[in-house]
Amino acid sequence: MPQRGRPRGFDADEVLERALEVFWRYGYEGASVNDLAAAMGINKPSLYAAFGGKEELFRKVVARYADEDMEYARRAFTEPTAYEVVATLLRENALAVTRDDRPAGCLSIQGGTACSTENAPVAEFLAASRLAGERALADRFVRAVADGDLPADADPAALARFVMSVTEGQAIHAAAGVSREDLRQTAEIALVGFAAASGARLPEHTTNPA
Amino acid sequence: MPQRGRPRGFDADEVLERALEVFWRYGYEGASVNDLAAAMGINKPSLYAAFGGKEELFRKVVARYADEDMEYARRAFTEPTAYEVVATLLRENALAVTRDDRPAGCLSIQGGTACSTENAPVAEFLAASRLAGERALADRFVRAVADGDLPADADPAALARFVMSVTEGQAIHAAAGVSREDLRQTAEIALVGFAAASGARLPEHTTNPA
DNA sequence: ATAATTCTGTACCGATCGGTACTGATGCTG
DNA sequence: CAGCATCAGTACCGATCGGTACAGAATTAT
Repeated sequence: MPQRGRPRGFDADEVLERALEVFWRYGYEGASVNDLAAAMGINKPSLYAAFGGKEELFRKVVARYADEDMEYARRAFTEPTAYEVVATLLRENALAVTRDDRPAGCLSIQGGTACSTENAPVAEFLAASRLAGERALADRFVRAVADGDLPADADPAALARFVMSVTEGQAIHAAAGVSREDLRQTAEIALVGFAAASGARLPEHTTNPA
Repeated sequence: MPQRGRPRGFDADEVLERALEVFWRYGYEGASVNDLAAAMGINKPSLYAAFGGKEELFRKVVARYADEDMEYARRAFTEPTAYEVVATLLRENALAVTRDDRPAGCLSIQGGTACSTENAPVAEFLAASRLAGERALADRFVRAVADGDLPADADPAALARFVMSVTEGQAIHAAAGVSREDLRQTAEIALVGFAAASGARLPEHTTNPA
């Protein structure tokens, strides 16, 4: 028996997408439940019935964000060398924080870096998510050391911290209105810096044959 | 006639300092006027009489913050070369965002990167302040090009953007609980990166004479 | 049909938001 | 001392906050 009673009049995924945009633009505390329900095109009781409450809704939104908007990061990790991982990460991040179908910046930061006491768990949750991403990057660098495209004395955690710091700075800049081209420039500078500071093996200059 | 009527029972500078801490820790929207007045040790009507309102209070707090907590940045600008300016800036920033007599991070970011519609001016004001600092750094780099400690083809604006991005990343990291030592590591990596990407003239290795 | 179930929509809850009217207390000036 | 100016403190304002009670509508199961 697949369903009993009146079926809901909206698609949960679709309205989550609307909520994502509102949280992203206004932050967790800056987005009121009324705002959210209005943007989602549903009534508040439907919101509470379907998603549980403001914080639960936000966590579902963040999960969706991680699945979709952060896919580029997981893709970057599959690049063959540390240098290329970082290059992809920084360049794709410059694009991700300046998409014209999304608010500027990234949800993880716009969502809220500081919150009132009662919402402190939200800020902590976001911070923990970012640090988890950083740990994943550090793990990727550990493999890079094993692969030999990072020197044996490289510090994976420190390098990951540096790269993530730059992506966070890009996000802050984007939210301040800095252009995609300017962020791309930051990515290139940081990439040269990463190569120099890490001693990463650079991709071979495939000077066009023939 | 220096003063008429009842003198106020608090020191404006002193209570501003308390307000600074509250805004810093909870963000603009996360700090309620009740919280602020309580932390300042005054009543709400006194707050409004002395400072005008929540937003005006915040702007006065930010001005105080710029005067005191950002003094290290102005000091960094007086270093003789671009490399040393950046070295001081990044290292001092690692300290500034992890002071144990201050909330973690920096007010400019913790204050609010995203706000509800009605408080959007606050986020814009903070973003503009950060970009003004970046412009000042770019100007310092222009002078560095003239001084010859940055190459003639260096891009001052792009380099300044990179450096500020790292400091913002440091602030975000600090707010997430990352340690001072780890941020110092980020500073050193970014500094090596800056030197490599900019072609900055390095300070002479003053190998101890005698 | 009728009961059971689940959603929608209105209308509301107490609490808190930023902000203020007003009464008294406290000072300086004549 | 009288009179005035300013501050402190209580008590309150309308609006909005996150969250919900309840009644009616829509669907499946019997």
